[in-house]
Amino acid sequence: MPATPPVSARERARASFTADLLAAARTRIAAEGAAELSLRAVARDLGVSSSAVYRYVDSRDALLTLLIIEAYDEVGTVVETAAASATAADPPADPGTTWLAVGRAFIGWAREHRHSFELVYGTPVPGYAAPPDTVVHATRVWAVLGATVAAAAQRGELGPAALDGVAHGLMSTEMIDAAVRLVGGPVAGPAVPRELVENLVVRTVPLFTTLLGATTAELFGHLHGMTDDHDALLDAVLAAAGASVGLRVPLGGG
Amino acid sequence: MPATPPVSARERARASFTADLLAAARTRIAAEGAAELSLRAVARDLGVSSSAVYRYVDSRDALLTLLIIEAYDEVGTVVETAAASATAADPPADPGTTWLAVGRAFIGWAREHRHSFELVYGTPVPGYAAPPDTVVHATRVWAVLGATVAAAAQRGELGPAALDGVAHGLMSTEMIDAAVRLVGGPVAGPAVPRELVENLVVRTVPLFTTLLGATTAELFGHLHGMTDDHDALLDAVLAAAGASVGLRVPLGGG
DNA sequence: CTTTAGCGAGAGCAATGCTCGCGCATGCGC
DNA sequence: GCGCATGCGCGAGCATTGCTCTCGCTAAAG
Repeated sequence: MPATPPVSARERARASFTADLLAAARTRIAAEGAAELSLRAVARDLGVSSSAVYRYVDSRDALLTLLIIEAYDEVGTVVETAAASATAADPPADPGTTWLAVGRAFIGWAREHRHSFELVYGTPVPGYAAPPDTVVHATRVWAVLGATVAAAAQRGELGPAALDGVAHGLMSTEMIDAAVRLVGGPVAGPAVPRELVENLVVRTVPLFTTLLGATTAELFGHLHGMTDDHDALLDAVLAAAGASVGLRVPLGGG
Repeated sequence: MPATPPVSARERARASFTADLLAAARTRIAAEGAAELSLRAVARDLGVSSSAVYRYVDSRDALLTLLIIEAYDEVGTVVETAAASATAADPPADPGTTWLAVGRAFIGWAREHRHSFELVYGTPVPGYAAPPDTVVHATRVWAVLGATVAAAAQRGELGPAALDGVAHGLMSTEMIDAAVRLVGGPVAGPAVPRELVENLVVRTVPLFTTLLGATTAELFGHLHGMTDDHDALLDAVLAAAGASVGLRVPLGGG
């Protein structure tokens, strides 16, 4: 049930081939990493000449960009699902537990899709700056983290944080606007004070950088030889970060 | 005053050329990034043929490894200096302030030497795992962080942390041994209980992952458009991390 | 039915990492 | 002081990459 009738046969063929192309590239990246991705190689995998690929994608970097967007959406879905099933549990998880679940899910995704993680959160590929089309997809993880902090605030469970003193006037107005839109949701409930929203936004930053830093350290070997139980160590890092922004993260005894 | 007499002229020439080679590679990396480093290009810069370079270095990756070690030592020196001048100030900085200074120095180094940061903390280059020769140099940053936490403990200024409950039995014995050696120092003072040392080691982990995550986020554009004052936001992240492991970080009115 | 637009293939260009064989010169052992 | 061996630099060459261009063919559009 396509929105527009089966369009032309050509367009269908084109879409189909593009999908195959992306799939092949994804496979090669999973096997060898983004830096090794060779357009000629995926062309060979597909049984077409290398020049034919250029009918469907502008350049190697453009192909990478497509895959970056895919990866952002993938991890976005993973953390959204983790957060959703935490809050949908019976009894619903408190925000601290949700944060822990989200963090574990993020790290788990990165472990399973190392090269996708590298693609989006690792060293940017040589020449290009992240195209603007990617930022929308990148925000999904941020949104989940922000929602968790906001939920804690709403339940009155948010403790004080070391950053409270400097949070005011820190974020750009655009950022706060975006956050207000998220918190307010589609319905216009009682207005949430901007200062509170800003404070919540600032609190999500350490959560994000912790996710990024912990996962990078884990995957890139900076924790090598330090422990036999990486999961437990990462849990400790997550717990510390959660506590630092006022979440109560239950560790150990469960 | 060489330790061994001027050795042979050949050896001196070899050492000299190797130094030139590294310098040229360093320059090119600073200009274009590690991924773009071309052996042929540095050969051209040096006015020799590309094949001549292979007399001095096994491969492109081996050259990268040499530069990785240099970069580790560079950042190690930077953070050591920052910590030293903080504690040497009058009055000496408390551990929380030292941590802030160390964090700022780390981020500052990364900003000034973006490509060096990418080299050591970014996505590992394609095929190879970090050669064991690099780990010794990598520990210097860890040592500074650990010493800061240890100093706070010694002064009785270390607050409780969310990870206290799970810290025991977390780290490998080798890791704790290494830390004991560091804390004990060259002289054999009163024995520090291993459990305390382990707790201190676990506390340095969030500090390191915060450094890594905050710097990665900053340099790789994940904080884009969120604030106009990146320094202040990063300070907030550092403060949160410090507080989460029991350091008192004075921010704002400081 | 004719024209036009899309598409695939192959050759080709400028690079890359790395190997190999050739000569030259330097320095060590005799 | 001399001769051989070793170190060294060079150029050619191979396989690979991203990307461009031209040539036909085929299928859609008018």
